[in-house]
Amino acid sequence: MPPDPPQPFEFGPPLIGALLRRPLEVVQARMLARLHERGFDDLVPAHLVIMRHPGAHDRRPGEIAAGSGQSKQAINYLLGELERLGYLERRADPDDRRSKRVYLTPRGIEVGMTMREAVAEVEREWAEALGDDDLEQLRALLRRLAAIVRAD
Amino acid sequence: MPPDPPQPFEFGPPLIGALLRRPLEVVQARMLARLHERGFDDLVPAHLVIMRHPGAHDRRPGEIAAGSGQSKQAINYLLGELERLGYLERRADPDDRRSKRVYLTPRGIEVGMTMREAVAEVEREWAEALGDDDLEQLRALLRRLAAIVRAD
DNA sequence: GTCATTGGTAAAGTGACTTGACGACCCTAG
DNA sequence: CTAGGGTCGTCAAGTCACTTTACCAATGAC
Repeated sequence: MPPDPPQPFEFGPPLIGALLRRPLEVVQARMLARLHERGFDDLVPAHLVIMRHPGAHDRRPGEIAAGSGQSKQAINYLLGELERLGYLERRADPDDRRSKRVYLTPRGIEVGMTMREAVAEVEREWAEALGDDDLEQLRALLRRLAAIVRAD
Repeated sequence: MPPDPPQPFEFGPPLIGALLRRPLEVVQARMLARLHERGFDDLVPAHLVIMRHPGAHDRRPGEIAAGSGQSKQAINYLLGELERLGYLERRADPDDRRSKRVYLTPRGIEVGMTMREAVAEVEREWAEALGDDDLEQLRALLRRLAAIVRAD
């Protein structure tokens, strides 16, 4: 039942969902770009789920799954790839013999640091455009929001 | 070359990437939940790329692709699904016979409005927790950021 | 001891993509 | 006008990041 002539429809101004989305995409694109240009060019966006903040180091696969909203199997698949690529290892957990723990290799740690550098770089650019004080204000508000949202 | 004992590694505090990510996930989860409970339960996260702000209405597939960072083929696949599900239609573009234009059906428009309601709902909750003024401050900063980032 | 629960994982299937190719159409140069 | 390079959407085939199902081993409550 197509409108004919088509009925007009406009979203209004962007709400907070759209406002959060674009900057995040910029950050993520920059992370991947820096990784690739520093030689970590076998990493794809899906891998960032594991490597990004707060990181997989010294955590159990199930914890990573719960924290990322993906299934244990999905995380396990990604961990397998990253292990094969030499970014991390899974070792037996001494405290629970069912379980394992993930440890980043030195190369994996480099990835984590590169990602933080990429984000810091974007932050500096934004600080330049917004002003240092306003960026700090933004960060402070987002930190408070993170605390609120953690409850979900 | 696993560290043994494993060398410690900690990300520091969350940078702006992580800070933006969580709230956005909350918004997106809420959108999908509201859609499903209002009967739009054939929509999956991938469809939101088309339905979300600024929407596909009266736009060409190629524009949507460019605006979303996905290939024309990927968008075309999603448009095909959404058309089959009755959320939109593709019609010939009178100005360019190579091209088409996407029009939301009334059902598709309902989806758009439901998504906006879901985001507005989250905004209200955050306003309650942060205070109206601080949420408005956050929105204002994000709007300025959106303008900066649009250049990319 | 038993038994439901919680750890990780293997295997098969799916679907949201990518890559490559295509015909239709537009648009400018000559 | 017409030749040809670029752009439009789309078809087809392949890939891979997942989901679903199922499992076994270890744990912990009783």
